Amino acid sequence: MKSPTGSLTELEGAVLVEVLHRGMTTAFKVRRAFQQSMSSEWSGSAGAVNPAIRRLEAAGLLAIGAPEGARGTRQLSITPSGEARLQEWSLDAERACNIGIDPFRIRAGLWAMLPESRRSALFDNLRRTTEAQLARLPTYGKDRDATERVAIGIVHDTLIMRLAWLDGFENGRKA
Amino acid sequence: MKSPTGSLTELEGAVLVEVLHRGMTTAFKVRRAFQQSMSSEWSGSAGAVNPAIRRLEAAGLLAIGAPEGARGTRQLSITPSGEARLQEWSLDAERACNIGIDPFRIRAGLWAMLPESRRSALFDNLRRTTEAQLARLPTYGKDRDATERVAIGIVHDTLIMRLAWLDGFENGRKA
DNA sequence: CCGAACATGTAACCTGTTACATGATTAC
DNA sequence: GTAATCATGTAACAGGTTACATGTTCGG
Repeated sequence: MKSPTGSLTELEGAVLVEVLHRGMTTAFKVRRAFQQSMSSEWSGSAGAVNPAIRRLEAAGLLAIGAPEGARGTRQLSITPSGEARLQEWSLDAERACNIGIDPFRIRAGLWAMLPESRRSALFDNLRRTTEAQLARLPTYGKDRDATERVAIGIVHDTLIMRLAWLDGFENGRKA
Repeated sequence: MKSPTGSLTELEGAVLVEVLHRGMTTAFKVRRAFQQSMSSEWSGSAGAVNPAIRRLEAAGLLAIGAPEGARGTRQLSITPSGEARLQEWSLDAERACNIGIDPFRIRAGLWAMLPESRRSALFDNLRRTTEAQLARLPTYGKDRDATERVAIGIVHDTLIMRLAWLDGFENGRKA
């Protein structure tokens, strides 16, 4: 269990964002936020989030309150040092501009090799799946504040881009 | 070292794509392709690629030739079974439509909280970084064939989307 | 001849996943 | 009361990273 003396992992950053954002939360709520997140980047498993929280505490970036109530709930809050580190993390343009792991893109080359009939069936399927995700967005963003909706907006843009790509491909753009 | 009886990991899929695509390659070339890839998804480290290749061979999806020449180069080729598995992997709409880990999106919420002056400085920086990536694309795609350029096209679209988002944000769209 | 690129491989480590164990509270 | 939700935690595992170790070939 190394304390994050180097730069924060994406999960650690996301945890700090969540805590900063909520002001006060619990480990459970952070996990649930990841579980319910539109993107299935992380499972929000206790086995990932709890160790990450302990690492952040060990590095002095997160304060963990004493267990309260019968459930032993522990309040999390970000420390000034944590805020500073988070900002530094967020301002790293090199990292922020990385093209992440995109399952859609990785597979797209293979789709292009499919015979027309199979491809158009698949593309219909992909369109339906994407539109279902789009339809979920308003509900999902409902009780989030403006800051969180910024990220949701990018998810929205990404889904729209995928739909446009699917349409554009079939209209022979391809290049 | 489990053989991939379950579904392929993204890396395993990407390795098979690379081998299918090149017809014949070596582990070294696969690694280099990942290292040079526009997206820094994977480091292309020997410690990841070699075990993945062995897993794929153990599962009968990849054939590894005997060491040839003084360098002991081993030719890789995809088996019919591997092609079938790869297709199955690529047609999984649920997985393909996942919103991946996007460092840009994860940070965007924080950027929105920055004071105007700091934000506009950062956004300039992000624009420059993104435009530099865009500028690299033609060179990068030069000696790739049409199929590979499909994925490059999506990288292109993603970068354009980010630029549009940066501009749109500063023009007060924000929602 | 030396350094860069080609080529493979292993060991130690970090981090995330699944799957479980435990218990309290709330809603029906 | 019992099922769902809240709340925390650990153990075993899988997969990727860094960092090495080893040797070949080619260009200057």
